Amino acid sequence: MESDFFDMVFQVVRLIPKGRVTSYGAIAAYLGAKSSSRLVGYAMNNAHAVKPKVPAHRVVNRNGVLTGKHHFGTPTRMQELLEKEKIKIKNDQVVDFEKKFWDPMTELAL
DNA sequence: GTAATGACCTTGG
DNA sequence: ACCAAGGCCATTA
Repeated sequence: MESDFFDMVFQVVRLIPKGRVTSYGAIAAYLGAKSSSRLVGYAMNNAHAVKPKVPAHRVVNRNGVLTGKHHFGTPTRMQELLEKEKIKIKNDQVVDFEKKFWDPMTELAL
């Protein structure tokens, strides 16, 4: 019953390589709905409700801040997962975010 | 059907 | 440079 937008977001997020992160705006822009950046975050709300599960922990805001870490059940779950991906987190913020940033538009180059 | 909310981003003061 | 407000689209109440 999920809208196509949700599915598209899940697809892109699932394509995020290990040890990489992206932003909601980037996904929204890739889908051609840069104005609907909020919907991307909203879609992540259902990320745990779809199959297979979507690595929403690899998705952060434009500042590289783990804004949705509170939605993982535990406020430290997202950071733990990111650290597992060799991604360093400093003050709820991704270190070298620009280097770890994975842009679907550039990588997938649709 | 109307109103409010949201894991955001952009622009104005 | 910093702080505040608006916009955008879908879901939920």
